[in-house]
Amino acid sequence: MERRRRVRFAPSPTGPLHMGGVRTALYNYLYAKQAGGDFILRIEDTDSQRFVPGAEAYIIEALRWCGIYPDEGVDAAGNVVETASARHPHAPYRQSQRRGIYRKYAEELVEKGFAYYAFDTAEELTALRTAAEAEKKTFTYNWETRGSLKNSLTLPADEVARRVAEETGWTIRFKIPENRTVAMDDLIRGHIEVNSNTLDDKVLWKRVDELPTYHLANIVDDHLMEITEVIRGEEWLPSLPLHYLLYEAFGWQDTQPRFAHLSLLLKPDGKGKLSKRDGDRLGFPVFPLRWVNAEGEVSRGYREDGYYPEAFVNMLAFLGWNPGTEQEIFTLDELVKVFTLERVVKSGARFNPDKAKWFNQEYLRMRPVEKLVAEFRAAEGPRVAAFSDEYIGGVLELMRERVHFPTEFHDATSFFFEVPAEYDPAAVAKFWKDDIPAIIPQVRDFIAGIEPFTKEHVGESVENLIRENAWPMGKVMNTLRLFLVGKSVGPGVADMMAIMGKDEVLRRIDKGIATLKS
RNA sequence: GGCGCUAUCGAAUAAGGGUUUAGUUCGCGGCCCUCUCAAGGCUGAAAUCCGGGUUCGAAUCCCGGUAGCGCUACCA
Repeated sequence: MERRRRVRFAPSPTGPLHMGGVRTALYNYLYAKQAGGDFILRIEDTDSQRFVPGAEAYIIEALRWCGIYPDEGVDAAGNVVETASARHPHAPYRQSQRRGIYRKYAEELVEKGFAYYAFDTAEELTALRTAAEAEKKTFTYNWETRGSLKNSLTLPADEVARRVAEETGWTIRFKIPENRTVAMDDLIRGHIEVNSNTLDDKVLWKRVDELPTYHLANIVDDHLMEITEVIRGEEWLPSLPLHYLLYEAFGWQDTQPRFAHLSLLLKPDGKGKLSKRDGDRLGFPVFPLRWVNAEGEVSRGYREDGYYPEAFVNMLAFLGWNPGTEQEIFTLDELVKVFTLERVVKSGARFNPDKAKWFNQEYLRMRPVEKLVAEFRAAEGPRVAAFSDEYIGGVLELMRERVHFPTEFHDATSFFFEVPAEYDPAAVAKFWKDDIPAIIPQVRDFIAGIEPFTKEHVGESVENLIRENAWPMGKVMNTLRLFLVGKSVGPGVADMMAIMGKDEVLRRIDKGIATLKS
């Protein structure tokens, strides 16, 4: 029987989740949901040195904002499940709470001869590295050098026993076999082969915090949690041979997960991967949510910048994947239906902020007006409380074509809620001259007689009036806009008049005439 | 330096040996619409990294070079 598909997203709480991390989580989620399987969130906090308070909560909140809810690892409130239960037999999901289970696996490897205790101090190794560097070489702890270093392979048995019994001062390293071709398969990249001689004896158990390294904890947890596919970033590809060898050493090959390595997200310009700095420099968010670090440094977030989570997710899905059709707008559920690892692109994806804005604009346009109104009211508070839903809806409907983000509504629609306090001097100079001061009062009186005051009828009537009198269409219309908006840019004059209503329009025109006369 | 991955318009990508004068979207330019700004319609410029090979035929398969990226920690 085919195993139930189970994938995991396993971030390290060393800071806010980067949008590249969100993409990895998204692809894992899409894969799991399409297969009717489980998406697991596991917190890999085995790096006690780099742990950042709040990072875990940030990760969970970011995923929730995106609509990505783990089947395991987090409860309904967004907390990491800490104890095993019928529903979560694989708990806990935080590696720091699983520390008790890794030691025996590390020791098992030593007993079987696949790993060994190493007693070299960090200082000794650093010295070796700098010495090698001076000769333009790289020091590697491997089959060539381990015979002359301090470890359980070289030291007498009784001394090894004594040192290990002391409980501190040792690490466990994996003994990479000599001259073996490690043959691997990647769901995205295909077949890969590497000679084991190019690998080094990676530390599996750390002395400093008495915790397993990523490599050990990861393999053990993936095995214990019955993970079927590992979808992770490209930065892990170089350690894939080690992971294969680890599964082999444990004898877990039959249930070994399949691997898929995702390419990195690259910065919009220049070279290298997308970093926090690029966002600051080019003016776009790199993180899903706003983040303030310990130094008080603020990193903007997509959420706070006015992106809809649906647009953010849609944009992210298309960074390194495409459905093979020309459809670009997909909801999360639609993505679940069409996503395949086969269509994930192998090369790095350069992030394009313009395209991200475009996606948001598309979602803004599709959004039901009622939602727009409710959200606008929530954001504006008392300033717009006196206006009806119908009025606000009309305003937003008219303005949504001209903005990319709902956050832009505040400035873009202000004149609908407040009478212009001043008129753009450049526009005044351009339009308020020649016959215009004489014409506008006539137009004003004409408008006062228009009935019904609908967009179509108002537009047609005013245009006819101007044509019949052979007045300059542009100047008259722009002057009306100037009185309505305060500026010479904005929506169609008839559109605005219909929304504002006759009384308000006349008030504004009268005010304009009175102001400019003096 | 070593090892690995990757390589199509400015960006994201399509084309799975012939359907290709290499398509689409974003961006950029032009035109139309027009009372301004948008939006929309039409349209233009713009790419297969280089060199070999395989083949009747290569963007596509193979080899080499180059470039970019990643890894090369008791970080993940």
